[in-house]
Amino acid sequence: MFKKYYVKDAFLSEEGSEIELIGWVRSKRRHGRLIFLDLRDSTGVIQVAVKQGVSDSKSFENALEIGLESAVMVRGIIKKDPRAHGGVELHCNNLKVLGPSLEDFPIRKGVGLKFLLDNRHLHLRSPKVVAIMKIRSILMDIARRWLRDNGFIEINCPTFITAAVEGGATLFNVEYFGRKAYLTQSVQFYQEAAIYGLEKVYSLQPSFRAELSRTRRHLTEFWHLEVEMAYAELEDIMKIVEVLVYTMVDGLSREARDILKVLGKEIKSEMAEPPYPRVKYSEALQILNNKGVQINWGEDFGADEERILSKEFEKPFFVTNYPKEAKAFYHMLDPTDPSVCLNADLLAPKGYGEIVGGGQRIHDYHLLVERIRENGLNIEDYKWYVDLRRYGSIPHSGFGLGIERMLWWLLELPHIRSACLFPRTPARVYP
RNA sequence: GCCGGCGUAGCUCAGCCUGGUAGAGCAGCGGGCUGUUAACCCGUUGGUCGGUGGUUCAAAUCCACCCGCCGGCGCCA
Repeated sequence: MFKKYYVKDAFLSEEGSEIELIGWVRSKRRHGRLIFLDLRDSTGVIQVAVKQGVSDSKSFENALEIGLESAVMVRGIIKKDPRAHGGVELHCNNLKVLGPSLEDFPIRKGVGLKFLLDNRHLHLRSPKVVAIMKIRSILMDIARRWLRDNGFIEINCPTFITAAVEGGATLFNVEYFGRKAYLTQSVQFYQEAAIYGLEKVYSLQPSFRAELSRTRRHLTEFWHLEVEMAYAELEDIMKIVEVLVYTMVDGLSREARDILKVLGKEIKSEMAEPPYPRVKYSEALQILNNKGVQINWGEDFGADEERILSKEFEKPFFVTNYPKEAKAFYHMLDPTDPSVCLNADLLAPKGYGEIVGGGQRIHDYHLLVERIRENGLNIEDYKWYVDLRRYGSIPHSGFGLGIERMLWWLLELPHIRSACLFPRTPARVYP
């Protein structure tokens, strides 16, 4: 069974030409001896008119009996008709049922959120979900292309690990042949090892967080684009983030224009055009204090603070130089002010919050050991990581970007799980 | 983990405050319709009211505990 025409081809066909489409019946409207079918495939939806007397009697009977989401093959004539959505419809001569729906299709207009998530395996047929997944694919492709074109090597790192990156208790425990293992929450440490062979690396793979975060911007499993670069200092990595994020947004604005229409969205490259505003933690604190927010130096910004801050900007913006107490042990300290890190978070505007986190890493052996101790962590847990600083250690920097966070922001999705085919949240591991 | 909301027909919800043993729309089923777009019109089926215990002559309704889901916080991408 070779599929010669897709729905999108049908819209481009000459009026009067005969074509054969294969797809699924999205909806059906009966008018006695006239039946309208909306035929869906991966490229779009077209109205099919099945008229008694025009199509053969067996085909009309088939159209009468099939349930929604049945797979059918329809042969007919392309007609322009302003009454059909898109201005084109297929006048059916012959309709064959390839795979009938055995029961009524559960997804209908008006069903609720929980029902859709419980039936995600069926819901993903909807044109909107399809559009988001196509955009997601393009977004990842653009990022990979840019990184490859700029000399970065894609590496794949393990998912099973033995020690936390952050030192927190946010990892999923896994039984590993009688030993304790965890699911990775970042491949950063492995990338830091890899730069000594490959210098510029990136990974695009899932990260796992065992936090019971019940918010519209958290997943327990998300796709993490991580980049690590030898010799790079904070300034260098911020430039990379700026160009990469802009490239991704600009690429979508051009490559996904038609698909975005399905969602009623438009992405303009100007919304992410560099340079991005840069705010030091202490400056951000000043802005917040001026707005009447009670927050002391040293405290991390909460979601409320981030939201207030992000309303000050139209474009993504960096917040840098956090107090070392608010960040993980591996962050390089600012030589001009050792109370703060050489770190940079990129926050999306309009309250969408953090989409990138990164900065310069400690490359000095003694300083790293000291920082691990200061954080009350066990040096044994970070043995091989510390070992990297023993042999030809050099300054290096990196960052992580949340793919779903970025889609959530760019598509203004109501919840980050809409950016996933099968989202994983604290309450959901099925389907 | 903390705070708030919700759980009633296959689906979406009303009823709960003010206790008297359950209702609408959609879907389904039967019939009609040659221009619909969530088609429409007529008829019709469908429920251990999340669970357990308590108060009461009587509980979907009041009380307690538990479970599930949704959102906010903390945490982060």
